[in-house]
Amino acid sequence: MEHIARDADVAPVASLIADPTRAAMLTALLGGRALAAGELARVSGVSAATASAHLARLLDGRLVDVERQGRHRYYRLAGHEVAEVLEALARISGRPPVRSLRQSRQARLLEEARTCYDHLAGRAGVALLDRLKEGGYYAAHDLTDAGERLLSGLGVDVTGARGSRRRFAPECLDWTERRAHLGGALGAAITGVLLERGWLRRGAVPRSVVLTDEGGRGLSALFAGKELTSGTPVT
Amino acid sequence: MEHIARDADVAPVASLIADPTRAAMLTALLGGRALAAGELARVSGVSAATASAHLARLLDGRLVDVERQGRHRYYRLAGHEVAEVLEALARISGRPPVRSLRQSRQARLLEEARTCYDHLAGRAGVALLDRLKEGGYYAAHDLTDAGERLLSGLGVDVTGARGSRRRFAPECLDWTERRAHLGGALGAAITGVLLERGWLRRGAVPRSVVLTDEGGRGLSALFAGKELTSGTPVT
DNA sequence: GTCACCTTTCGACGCCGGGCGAAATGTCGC
DNA sequence: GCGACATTTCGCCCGGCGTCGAAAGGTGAC
Repeated sequence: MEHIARDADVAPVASLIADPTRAAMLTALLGGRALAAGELARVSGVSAATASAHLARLLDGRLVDVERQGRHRYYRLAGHEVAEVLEALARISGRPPVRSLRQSRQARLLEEARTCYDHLAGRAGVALLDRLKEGGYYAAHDLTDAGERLLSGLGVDVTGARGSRRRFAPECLDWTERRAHLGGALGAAITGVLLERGWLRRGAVPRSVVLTDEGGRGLSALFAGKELTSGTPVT
Repeated sequence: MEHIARDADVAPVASLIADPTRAAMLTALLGGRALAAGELARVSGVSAATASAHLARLLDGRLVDVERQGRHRYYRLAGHEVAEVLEALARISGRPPVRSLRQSRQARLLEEARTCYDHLAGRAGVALLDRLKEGGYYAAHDLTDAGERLLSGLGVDVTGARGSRRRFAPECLDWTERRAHLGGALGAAITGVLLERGWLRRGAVPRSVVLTDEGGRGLSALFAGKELTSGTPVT
């Protein structure tokens, strides 16, 4: 995130992102799910022909990967480095243009819980980070020893995440809540475990996830257990 | 680096970077120094008129700041977030087009030591990270307790750097050495202290820095002192 | 005040690239 | 094999933007 490996010329890739249609496609793919060419044409508001041309250019520029499945072609972002470019760009970009009503209806569904590329965001993501902080598991952008034990016990590969090239455990402002939630390699690892365990399930709307009943029980047990030892029970 | 604060419209900013002339200007500014409009026109190979138009757009897009000084106008990147966008883009960009002879002559001067935006790179940056690792001051993308004491004693604000929104202490491949060096908030803080102490001095070529005699003595004393306690002296 | 220099503004030119509809290619279901 | 559907290819139009030279706006040196 901090340094260039060589003095690469940055313009061609930026040019790919610079077109509003392609930017909409890439932003849609930030949810981490692969989308078919037709879906991408719809979300970006262009004809299938136009979308196809754009996707060909994104593919040529190695910003997306494609997977053929029958008569569909599913496109996904070509790795988290690409997602990080988009996120870095978003961080210095102004507020978005007005959104359609359909989109704002879907937005409400995303408030409760959603993923951003590959980690948990939304109200659930904010709550998770709050619990980690309250319980003394997380401080100063890092896990405490207690936090490391807690998550390792849950099945999260903490040391693997720490060795990743990505930021380990950054806090980021949430889209809807205006509060911090957990991202980075650790956020992704946690989300992966929650999905594996069935504590979290992907929803119908792209990027949305729901906390299952089992997940609710599991998480409150997890944090309640610790809260007993630290003295301040929380429901 | 990991998450978008809101679903910002990323295309306009990308569009600013997408033009080769503006990209050359921004890349030149990655050295961290402010450059005059005329210099930027020269490094990007366009007329003063064209450069002026580009700089006006970059200014309008908040990618650069300007400082008037007499009849010159010095432009600089508008914060490290902008640098991080460029670096993230460079990471997924292909290799650069062939460079001019003049540039490759200057490149040799940069091999020994240089800064990348605000932290130490080049051979000296690689050597610094090597020493930190050998001495047990740095491991797994983080300072050890010993490293924290060592750098705090030198005057580096380690806790301040850890609280920063930037990655704390990422390793990155170096441009010339193909080896890792230290970046991020910690890399910047260290470089700042070295410059304050006069151990490092900015050179004539933009982005280049030289290790002063005093700096050479200071650093070897710093690491030699530790090496005595850890058992393996290094000259 | 006058000259020299750096920078910006103005006006005009050229071209690249995104847009679409229609037709071609490919794949599934029967 | 045939029709329905998803996707790509082709041909064409059009707007926006990067480019420059010339001239104007400011600033420092003397």
